[in-house]
Amino acid sequence: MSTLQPVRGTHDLMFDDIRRHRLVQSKFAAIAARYGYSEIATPIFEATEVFARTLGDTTDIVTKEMYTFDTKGGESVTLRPEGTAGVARAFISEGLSQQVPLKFFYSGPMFRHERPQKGRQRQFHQIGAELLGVPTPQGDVEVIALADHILKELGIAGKITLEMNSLGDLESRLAYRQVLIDYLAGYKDKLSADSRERLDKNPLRVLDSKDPADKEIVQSAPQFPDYLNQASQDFFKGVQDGLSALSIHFKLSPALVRGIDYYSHTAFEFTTDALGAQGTVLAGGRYDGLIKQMGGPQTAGIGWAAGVERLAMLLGDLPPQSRPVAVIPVGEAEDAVAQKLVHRLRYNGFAVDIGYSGNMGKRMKRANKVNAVVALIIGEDEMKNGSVTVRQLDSGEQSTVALAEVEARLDLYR
RNA sequence: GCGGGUGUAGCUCAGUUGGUUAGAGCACCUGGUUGUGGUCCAGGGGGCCGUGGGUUCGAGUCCCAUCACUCGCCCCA
Repeated sequence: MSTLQPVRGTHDLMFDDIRRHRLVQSKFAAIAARYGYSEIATPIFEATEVFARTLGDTTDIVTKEMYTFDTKGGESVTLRPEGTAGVARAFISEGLSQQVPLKFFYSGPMFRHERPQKGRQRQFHQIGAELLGVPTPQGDVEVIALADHILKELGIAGKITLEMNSLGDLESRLAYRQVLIDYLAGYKDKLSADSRERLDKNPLRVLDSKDPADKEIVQSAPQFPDYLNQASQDFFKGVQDGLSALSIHFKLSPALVRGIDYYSHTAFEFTTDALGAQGTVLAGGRYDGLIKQMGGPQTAGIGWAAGVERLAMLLGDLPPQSRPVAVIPVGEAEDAVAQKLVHRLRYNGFAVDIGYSGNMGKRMKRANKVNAVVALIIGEDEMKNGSVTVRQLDSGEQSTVALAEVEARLDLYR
């Protein structure tokens, strides 16, 4: 065991792990394209204020989870803890307000300084989608449909439930917030220590406390849906009707709230019970106030992000990898011809493996190990005839083929 | 930041109430096979027993600390 380890909460991605990540990313890119979303790659670090101002001063992400550094020039920069703020910043920086509606998708690493556990790392990866400039429920419906689609495409939708809630517009949210604070204040002594703190920082969070005593108190608390004003109710109904029309099933969760301040109206989470404590696989919501809050023009927005590690853990077996062709020179005399053949086949579209050393037995062993479908054997006899021996590695059948006709013979494996 | 569990070979793990040269399977290397892989047989290389300290005649084993991993809390994707 080596003492050189990756930094806590970071991991090397290789072999099947990275194939799972790539599978998630490539399927997502393909589906997102069908919905008209184009890719955006914002910087992995931003000026600290991009996150600090937008996520809210009291959220855990800002108060204790950001990787923040001072540059040599004395600026404070932060490794991005999530994707939306960067996209919103780009929207403002690039002056995109004249081009709405805009649809972006992204994928890449995010960084949060949390205690690692199952499905949670300090460097992790997200895929996400953002729809800017669509203030109506159609936007919510499309964005959720995209999320639902990618989960289905990955074959994991059966393990996942969509939960939804409305946080209402600002007016509704402030009204409910006050009613909730008043109610909870009456139970202050009975609330858990965590929840007493939440009461000050983010009272809505008390609603989904896991503490049993808290749960009891919350049970008879005023319900968020009762405090939505007419406009907010209509909006939420529009989203629900739109999803129902597409046969996208969802569950209403009045306790579902958001840790990040810029959300309004629709909040949703796709969750699973297959991942232990980290059940949220994909989550998002509407953030109509964000861009204005960052100094841009009033612009509606809705989006989501999903944890690639979490999605990858739910994936079933990977599709089989394509099998290479192995070229095997019997001795040194055949090496040059073999190398030329390898090069030629690669240019003609075949995946080709050749061992770097060893006798024929070793090279056959290697061909087997890389799961080659056929071995092309070149020895003294083949050199004389200008041919190669083609051995099917599964059946052991072999035949002789003219060197010039190898591609035609192998066409099946290209 | 707080709690629980686990650290022995590249990997998965065994290792008796503390007792001599620390084991297995898989993987790897060599040979059986100098033009034929997978299966089989024989052999081989690999260990600061996470790290530091302590108890003891003697520690992989007991105690303390520390680090790492892991599960959970908080929070979140």
